[in-house]
Amino acid sequence: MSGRLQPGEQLDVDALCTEFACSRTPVREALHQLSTSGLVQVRPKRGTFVARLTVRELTERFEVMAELEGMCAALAAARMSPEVVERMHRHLAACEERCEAGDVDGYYDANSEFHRAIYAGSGNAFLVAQAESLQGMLEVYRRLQLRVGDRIRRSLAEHRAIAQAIVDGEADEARTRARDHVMVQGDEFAELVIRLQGRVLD
Amino acid sequence: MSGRLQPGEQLDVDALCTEFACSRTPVREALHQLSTSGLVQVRPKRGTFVARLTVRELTERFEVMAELEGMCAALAAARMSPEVVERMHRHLAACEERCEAGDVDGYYDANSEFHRAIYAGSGNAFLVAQAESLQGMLEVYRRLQLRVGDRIRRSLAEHRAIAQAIVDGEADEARTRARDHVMVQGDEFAELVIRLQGRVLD
DNA sequence: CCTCCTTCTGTTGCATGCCACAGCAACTTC
DNA sequence: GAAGTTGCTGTGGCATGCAACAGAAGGAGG
Repeated sequence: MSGRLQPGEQLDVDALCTEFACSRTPVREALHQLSTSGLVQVRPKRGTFVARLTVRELTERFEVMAELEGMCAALAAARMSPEVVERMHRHLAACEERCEAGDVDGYYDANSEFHRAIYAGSGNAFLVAQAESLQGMLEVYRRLQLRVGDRIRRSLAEHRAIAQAIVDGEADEARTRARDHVMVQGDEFAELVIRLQGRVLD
Repeated sequence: MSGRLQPGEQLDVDALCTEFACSRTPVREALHQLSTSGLVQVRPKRGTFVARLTVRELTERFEVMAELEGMCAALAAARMSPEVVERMHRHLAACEERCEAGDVDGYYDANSEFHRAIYAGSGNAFLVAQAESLQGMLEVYRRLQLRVGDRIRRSLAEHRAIAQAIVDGEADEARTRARDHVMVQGDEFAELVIRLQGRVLD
């Protein structure tokens, strides 16, 4: 999730045992859990690798993420509580500050917190868990995406619109804006990947 | 998932070791996986139990399930393929047949296949996996729900409407109908539970 | 230079034993 | 009879060894 390991990189079990000072059992278990959450991929009899998603897999996940975020935003608008609004506005302000400062990584962290505030606003603990799990899977890619052109500035504008819709209690509006906000990231990211590689992976 | 074990029942690790003729390690791992998929709950230092969801937890899951099914239906309508339509109609016919025969369990199985056809119709493999995983968690409850009043007959009518909207390529209509179809089950189920217990769990 | 076969190595899955810890119950004490 | 204490037991987490298996690499033969 921090990006320290490259997608596709193989994870050496013994090295991990040494690094975390434990035996193979807990490492094995951890890798298994990471594989169900999608952060690593196990290629049977070949080893465990940092997940490298194809453009298609990535797009599919962004499509679901967009829907979940849209749902969170809609529910947050409908069930809005003062605490949630305060938390959301606080992180939105942090986003604006980091954007002004041109601090991409800082922006992403603030952005993350803003999104999490909206998840929490849904009042649905299961939905929150699902959204955060998927978010963990996409974090590396969403972070990368911010470095393209003036994406940060547009991202911020979209955040303001989403927050406004939630505060206004406009559920449908909030849903649409949150959904589009994520889908744009997904689409633009796919384009970025294709341009970088000069070809479509899938 | 078959209902053989009662919700809340404790799972005896040693008994499972005997039943499946293996040692504690694979049993332990299996229970761990089941716990992440939500079918069992681990109460630390007290043991592993068949998941017993509170009304709130159940409602939350139905809320997400409704959204995912709505999304599947909308995508299926937009990306409709002849194979998907054929598969959907085939299972819809099976539903009608089982409904006529008054075969509740048979109806549920056909119903399940109908829903899975719609998941597949979304063309989004990740979404399909998510939907089927959540469906596995709710299956016991959805099955129970069919035994209430004339729920089967109304369920069938809703299926017809969903299928029609998909065939017509009406994405929004399909989404709304699929979503409502699931939410009704969730709401009615919650009511059922409350009536049965005479009180609200949470 | 290519192909097939053999060997080797790393991954996987599992068995088993150990230890720490928390829940539970029985027992003691007041 | 109530509250605190102590010991037991089951759970949970981990170390370690073993065996099966498949991929990979290297060598032999064409």
